[in-house]
Amino acid sequence: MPELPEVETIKRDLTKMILGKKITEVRVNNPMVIREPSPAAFKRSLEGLTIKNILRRGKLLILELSNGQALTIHLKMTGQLVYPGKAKNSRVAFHLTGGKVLDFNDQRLFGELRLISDWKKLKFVQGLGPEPFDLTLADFKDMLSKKKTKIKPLLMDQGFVAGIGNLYASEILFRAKINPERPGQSLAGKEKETLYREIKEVLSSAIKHGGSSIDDYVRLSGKRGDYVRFHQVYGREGKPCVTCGGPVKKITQGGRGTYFCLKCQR
DNA sequence: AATGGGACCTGCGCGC
DNA sequence: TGCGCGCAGGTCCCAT
Repeated sequence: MPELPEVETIKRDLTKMILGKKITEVRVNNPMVIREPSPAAFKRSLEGLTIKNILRRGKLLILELSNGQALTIHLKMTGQLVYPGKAKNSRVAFHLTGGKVLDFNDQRLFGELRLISDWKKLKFVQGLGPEPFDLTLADFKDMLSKKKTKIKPLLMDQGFVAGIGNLYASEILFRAKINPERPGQSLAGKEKETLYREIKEVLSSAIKHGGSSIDDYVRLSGKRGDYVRFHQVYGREGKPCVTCGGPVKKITQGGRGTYFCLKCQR
């Protein structure tokens, strides 16, 4: 579910709502989502710690704690954080000072919670490419020139650039008017510049609107993200292209659905 | 290096 | 109404 804009939205909501609070109790309702340490040690170690800092790297949320450790949360496809939560149907419930509960919900159980001493040493983090907002145009051009991979799966490759997923990859390429099947290195200088601009534009606009709620994603408050109304191609197979009126096409790339306009994206 | 497939899970909507 | 299939904002692992 959540890509960079959704995770960033949750990060900002969390910062407002729970930064500085103490975790008074942890209830593990489904131990499957706890990857390390053991669910019992996870619970025991977390109780009593205070949330000192809240960060995001790619699609990963990081809560730095008063003992120097970090709680990392990857929402994968259907993970949600809700505060104040209901502590019902949640996979893990974090009780905080003040009596309210932060719920980690996750229908498909792909989500991953970890309590670790140094989040920067996580294999997943080590493999991440640059944050889109830290990326310079010169570096981006250079990175593209080395890649034969099709541009859409390339944008989704977390080792290339961190944070872009299936939905925003389609939206970004539509706005940049680039065909998703083009090899990365085939883009002209001008196209690379446009793509670079649209990555930042689409992601920042999506953050501004609280992300995209399609099925599961909700903000910390439980409210829906509002960016769906700005979507131009994602999920619009067969519907008219907002630019030319032709039908939006859907193809499969790397097992994921790609939406685009054959006429507008070259 | 690039690409394709399957795996991890649950639940929804669709066609029959 | 019920069943089977395909599909879903992610990532990892293995094969070619």
